Amino acid sequence: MSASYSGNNAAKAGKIVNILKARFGEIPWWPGDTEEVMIGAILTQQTRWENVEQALQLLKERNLCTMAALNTADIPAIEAAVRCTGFYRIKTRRLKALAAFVVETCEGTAGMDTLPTATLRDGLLRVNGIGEETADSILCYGFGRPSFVIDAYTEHIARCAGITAPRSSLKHLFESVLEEEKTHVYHQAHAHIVEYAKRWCTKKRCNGCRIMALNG
DNA sequence: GACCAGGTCCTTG
DNA sequence: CAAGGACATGGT
Repeated sequence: MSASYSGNNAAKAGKIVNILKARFGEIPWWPGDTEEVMIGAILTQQTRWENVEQALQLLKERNLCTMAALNTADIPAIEAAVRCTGFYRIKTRRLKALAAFVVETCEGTAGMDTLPTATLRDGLLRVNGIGEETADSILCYGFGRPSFVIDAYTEHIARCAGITAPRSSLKHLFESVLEEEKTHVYHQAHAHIVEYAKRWCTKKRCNGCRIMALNG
C-alpha cells in the first residue's frame, strides 16, 4: 500500500484533498460578507476563531464592522472591540491600514471586485500586516476568488503526507490539483485540512501521517 | 503557572 | 536568506 502514496507531490496533495473531502463532506466555514471576512482575516492571526467571533460581534454592535467605519474610527474604540483577540494594538493598526487601502486606494470593495485576482493580491500584500495567508483568506472567502490558503496546518499536513516541496510552492501545488476556478472547492479543501489538523495534530502528539492511510 | 492559538514584521548574523 | 524576538488576550 505504501506504493500508492509514494508518488510525486501533486499526487500526494490530490490524495490529501480527496481523502479529507470523503471524510468530512460539506462543512460550514468562514461566514460573513466581504468586509467582515477582511476584518476577521486580520483578527484571526495567531488566534482562536471563537475569540474573533466575539470581537466581530462587538464591532457590529458598535457600527465598526465596515471598512468605511474603521477608516475614520478612533484608535481606542477599535482597540476596545478587538482586545479579546490578542495583539490588539498591532491588529488595530493593521485594520486601519487595510481600511485605508480599501477606502482610499480602491474606493471601496466594489472597486476591488473589478480587479484581476493577481492585481488584488499584490495590493493586499502591500498593506502592512497582510501576509500571504491573510491575503489569500480575503481573496478566497471574502471575494470568492480561487486562491488557495496555505497556513501552518496545511504545511504540517503536507509534511506528514511526505510532500517535499517548500512552503513557498505549496499554494501552487494544491491549486494544481483543485478544480480550476471552483471557489467552493477551494473553500472546502482548506476547511477540511484545518478541521483535521486542529483535531489530530497537536504539538505534543501528531497523527497527521494517518491521513494517507484513510480511505479516499 | 506553563503552553498554545487558522501570522506578520523587524532586526540580526 | 534563516533565525529569533515582539506583539497580548483567553482557553486548557
